[in-house]
Amino acid sequence: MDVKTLCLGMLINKEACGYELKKKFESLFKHFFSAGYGSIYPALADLATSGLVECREIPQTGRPDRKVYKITDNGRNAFERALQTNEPQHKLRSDFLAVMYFSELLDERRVNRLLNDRIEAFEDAVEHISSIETEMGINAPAGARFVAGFGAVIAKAGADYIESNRHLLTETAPGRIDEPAHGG
Amino acid sequence: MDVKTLCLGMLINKEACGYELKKKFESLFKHFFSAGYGSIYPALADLATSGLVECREIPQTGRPDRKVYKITDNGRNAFERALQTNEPQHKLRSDFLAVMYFSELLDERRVNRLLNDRIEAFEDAVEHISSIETEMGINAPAGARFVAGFGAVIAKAGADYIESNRHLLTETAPGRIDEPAHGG
DNA sequence: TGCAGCATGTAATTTGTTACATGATTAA
DNA sequence: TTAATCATGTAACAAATTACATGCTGCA
Repeated sequence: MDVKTLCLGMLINKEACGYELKKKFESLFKHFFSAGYGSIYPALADLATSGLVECREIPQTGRPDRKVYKITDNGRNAFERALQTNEPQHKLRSDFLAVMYFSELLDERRVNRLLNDRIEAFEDAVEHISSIETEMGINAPAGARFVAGFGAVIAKAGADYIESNRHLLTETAPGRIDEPAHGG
Repeated sequence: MDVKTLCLGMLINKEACGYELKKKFESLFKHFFSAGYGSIYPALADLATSGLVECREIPQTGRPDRKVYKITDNGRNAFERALQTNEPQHKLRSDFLAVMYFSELLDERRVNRLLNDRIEAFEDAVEHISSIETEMGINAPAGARFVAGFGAVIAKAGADYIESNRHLLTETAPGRIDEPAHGG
């Protein structure tokens, strides 16, 4: 699923401008999708050219006109066709794991720092997701709750795994890695 | 971490040809990294041009000469520098979750099929990883065991989550989706 | 005084995928 | 006879990232 298709989908329930779509990506989809303005704006322009969305310009003062995009019937059909893919992909790309694979080439303090940072990132993700779940409320669409829950569970599992298995990568206890060891 | 850097890393302990590196990616890194010949061969050629690896051609009969690449001291240094990245990224890209977000636009049988397929993919991943863990043996490098374990845990967590939360997306019980319902 | 938020875009670059091109050997 | 394994590569294409370009408002 490319940025163009996902933008189209985001417009199913509510019209929006590119800036708003970016915010929405960052809140709802942060843990499994990302897109910058450099891909969103061209995507919306393309969708408009193909007639899958319509654009209305709202004059602003002191900043560029706000371009509000609304999905068309053609757009709705195109999006539903796009959802028909079988075995939609689900891929992890992790430089973190790649680095850990070679952890024997790193010094222990560095390994510990990377592990701590990754745990923190996972914990931040859990928190971020729980805050958007709160915002959504209990009456949010099932799909939204399902994907949020998935993200939370996976992030939690990742953090737990690192805590339970970091001993595989370091000989000494983790402890306060930024302070000098009191033993020497 | 790009394909070039990871190829370099794979050559740290053992020289290999492009074909072998691809196999290695597919077994050890399958769950967090992928690369096709279309990126591996050019990557190795680049590394050789930069002097980070050396190439030795072994004549073959009935097939192209085997090009065996060996890392140089420059290569080793370059790779260790590459490992110094702080907060190496760890990103999920999931069309599966994107589709599920919009599950209300799909019919229930399709949703069930997608969920089943994803569970199966996760279970396959768990099995694949457990088979490479067996191959590696207990004396494998810590990093290798750590990343394999991570993959297994995350795949397991994904499958479990779907099983426990699929009811959010479908009103009726999952059951045998490929057979006609006996109730009509 | 400076930064975050709002609001749009283009162009260069990077990176990787897919299709194409070749072809012997071996096991089912 | 059909598919998988071994073994290399190029070229076209797709997609997204990053840097560049602009500029007001409001808060601390």
